[in-house]
Amino acid sequence: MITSPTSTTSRLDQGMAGRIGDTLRLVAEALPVQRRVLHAGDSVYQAGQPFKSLYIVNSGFFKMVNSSAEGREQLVGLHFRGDWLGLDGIADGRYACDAVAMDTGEIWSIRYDALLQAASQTPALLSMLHCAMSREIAREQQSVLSLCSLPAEARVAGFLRYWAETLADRGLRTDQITLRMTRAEIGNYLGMTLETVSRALSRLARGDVIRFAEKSRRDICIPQVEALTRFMQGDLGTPATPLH
Amino acid sequence: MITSPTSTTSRLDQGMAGRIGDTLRLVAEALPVQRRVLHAGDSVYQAGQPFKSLYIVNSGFFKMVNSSAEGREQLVGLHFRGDWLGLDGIADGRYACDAVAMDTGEIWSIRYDALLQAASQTPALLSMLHCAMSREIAREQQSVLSLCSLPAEARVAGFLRYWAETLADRGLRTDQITLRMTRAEIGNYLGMTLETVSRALSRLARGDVIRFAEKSRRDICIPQVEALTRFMQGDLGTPATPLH
DNA sequence: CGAAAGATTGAGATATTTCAACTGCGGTGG
DNA sequence: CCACCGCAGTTGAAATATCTCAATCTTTCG
Repeated sequence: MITSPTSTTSRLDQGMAGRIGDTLRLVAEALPVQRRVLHAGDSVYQAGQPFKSLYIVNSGFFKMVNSSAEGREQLVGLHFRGDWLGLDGIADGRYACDAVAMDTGEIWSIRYDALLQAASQTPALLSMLHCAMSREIAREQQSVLSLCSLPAEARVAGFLRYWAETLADRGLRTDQITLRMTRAEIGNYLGMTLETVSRALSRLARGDVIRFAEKSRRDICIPQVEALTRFMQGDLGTPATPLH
Repeated sequence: MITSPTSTTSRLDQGMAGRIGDTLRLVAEALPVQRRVLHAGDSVYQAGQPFKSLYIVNSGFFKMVNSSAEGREQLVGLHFRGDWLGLDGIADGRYACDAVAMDTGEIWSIRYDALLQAASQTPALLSMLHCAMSREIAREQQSVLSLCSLPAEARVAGFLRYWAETLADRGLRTDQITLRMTRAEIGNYLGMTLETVSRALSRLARGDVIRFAEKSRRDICIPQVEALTRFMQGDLGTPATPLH
């Protein structure tokens, strides 16, 4: 996933891809980093464990699963190369979610106390941490917006766009993406059933907004990302109450 | 709202109420703080404005409104005494939402650069900032969980419980709460229509989980918070797809 | 007091879920 | 090698939660 070279994305995206690379480089040279390779299903940490370290995704991708007391499992976030994990654990000293690998990948772990100490020498480290947290907050706000105000099909379109943007940010090609998630996982993340996800994808394909690859209906071709955006708006949804 | 003395809440809550007071005190003495009084409808800052400062709620309460490009307005967060605002602006240098007062209240503003500088002298400041961001992330994860996995009525119950806990954390009484929001605002926040909110509240009242005050149906009496929790579970909802 | 905004409630419309049948695919073991 | 099983996905039809629309009532405020 991370091995692919830069591609059809515009030169502007280099900024983002560059930032991610710089982050990893800076962390690696300013701090003692412990690297660990995980396989699909392995967990980086589990909800409730005492918080000591933050983690950075070097490769692969990861899901954050919040298991409520009553046993329901909710996928509350996805994380890719350059993303930080475990930020939700700082506040009360325990991680709030399970972080689980969805594919083979490498995780770097950094002790939080070591990070703070190093940050006093290298302010850029602190800056990066704050940006990561801030981005996470803004991203989750987007999730809430989408969950509250878009009908199911538009949420699926938004999800695909999000995935494509994520790849673009990392300098990867976005015209052909491979969702490494089952329909059930996508549905769980988007607050709908797997059947609804399936139907939404089928309709997007019928409308030629996306196309399925020959084999494996997890490979999705997105000729133009703007088509997804247009679709989300065209599906003019106002299910949530307008504010005034 | 903030003036009420400690009350029926247990001694354990003092920790949280104390933390909030300590936070405000520490910030005030370690930093140049600019105080501003706002009235209902006034905005602390608006989406898109260049990020320079963070804000702390000293009194009153505030909503974060994310206005999507297409003009839909979504309430993505509520903030009370001791909460930090503007954290979503750090990452890309602009605030992502409007922050709007829902009542008369006082906001403290702190320049981000000044905060970072002061933090190098006073590590506790940094700690507080990180806790605030981490708490915000964890809180939003809860929102997503609730939106995805609970039916409407349970979300309303969860909302009331959240509000009660927020008051408890601040050392205020929780048996009698005043929602300073219209049904439309609550519905917008919870991803449902105002009618559904109204019906849910009516049913909660009919089931004696809550009680309305004599006048003003915004004053709600919550005899026991656990009843809300029990109700949320009893309303055993699994609308979102189970993960496996 | 009267107007405007907020809230409640009912009944029909609709999006999404649920349940069920069917397909394709990959592995596994006889 | 093939039969078989289980998992992922698709699709249809019925069930249901929520929304929409509309009427009515209450509260607030100038």
